Amino acid sequence: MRPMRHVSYDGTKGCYVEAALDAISDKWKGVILYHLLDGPKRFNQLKRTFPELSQRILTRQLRELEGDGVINRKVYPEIPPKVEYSLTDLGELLKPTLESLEDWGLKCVEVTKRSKIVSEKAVEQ
Amino acid sequence: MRPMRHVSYDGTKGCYVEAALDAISDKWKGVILYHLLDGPKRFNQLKRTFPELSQRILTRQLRELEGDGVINRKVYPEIPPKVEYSLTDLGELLKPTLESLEDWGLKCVEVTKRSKIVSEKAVEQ
DNA sequence: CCGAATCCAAGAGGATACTG
DNA sequence: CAGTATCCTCTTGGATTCGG
Repeated sequence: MRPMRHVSYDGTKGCYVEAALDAISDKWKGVILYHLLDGPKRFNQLKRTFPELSQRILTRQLRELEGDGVINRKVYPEIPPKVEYSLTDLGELLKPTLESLEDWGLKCVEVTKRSKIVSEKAVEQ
Repeated sequence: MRPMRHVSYDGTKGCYVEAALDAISDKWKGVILYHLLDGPKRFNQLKRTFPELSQRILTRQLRELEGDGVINRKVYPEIPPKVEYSLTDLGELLKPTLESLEDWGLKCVEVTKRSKIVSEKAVEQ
């Protein structure tokens, strides 16, 4: 399990920002959550969505999200097995936050791209 | 420099969420940014704010944020040296996002705390 | 005061193979 | 189908020391 970064979140300024990032900022968690906003997804469905993501890591990220109360893991006792992941209430509350991150991420990419073009032009001269 | 996690952010669903998290999700960046919302801060001011944060790491996080166009680094040619960090326009745009993260972080901590109490009560019985 | 340089430990992510 | 189990690499964060 991912270690707690601090003993507790004590109300210090900005510490809840940290708590939030702790829960959602691992390499794949953001995108996983984003995809779950659509509705529940099966394990293999997620796996196919991110071909570069190994099965082991996907499992771990999902378990951590479950441990943080952000997603639910529902096992259907069938053969072959079926496991469905969905957002908890807490997870649903993330929607506006994720959208806000998405908006800003877009701007961020645009700015980076622009400055890259500028520096390339500078090289040309 | 922190490696790009993907070759490019190509508009794939949720990828801008990832771009945003890439830029702000390192261990201390969230809180650093949060503190800069107040206004510019000197290096040592930030250092004192986070006593557990080593100088080396603080420097690196600040440089990465600068590289991503989120903060400005202004050096005053004085003795002793003075360096001030402030948000760029892009950084200022983060404000609602950080507040959203903070809101959700608070809820997250509450939920975790509650479930911890519940499980402790279960142990008592 | 604001770093850079060096060295270190831990862990996160990943490739691959196996299983109920 | 949905995972474990190993093993490996590379990145991160951190302590410490030195420098302009």
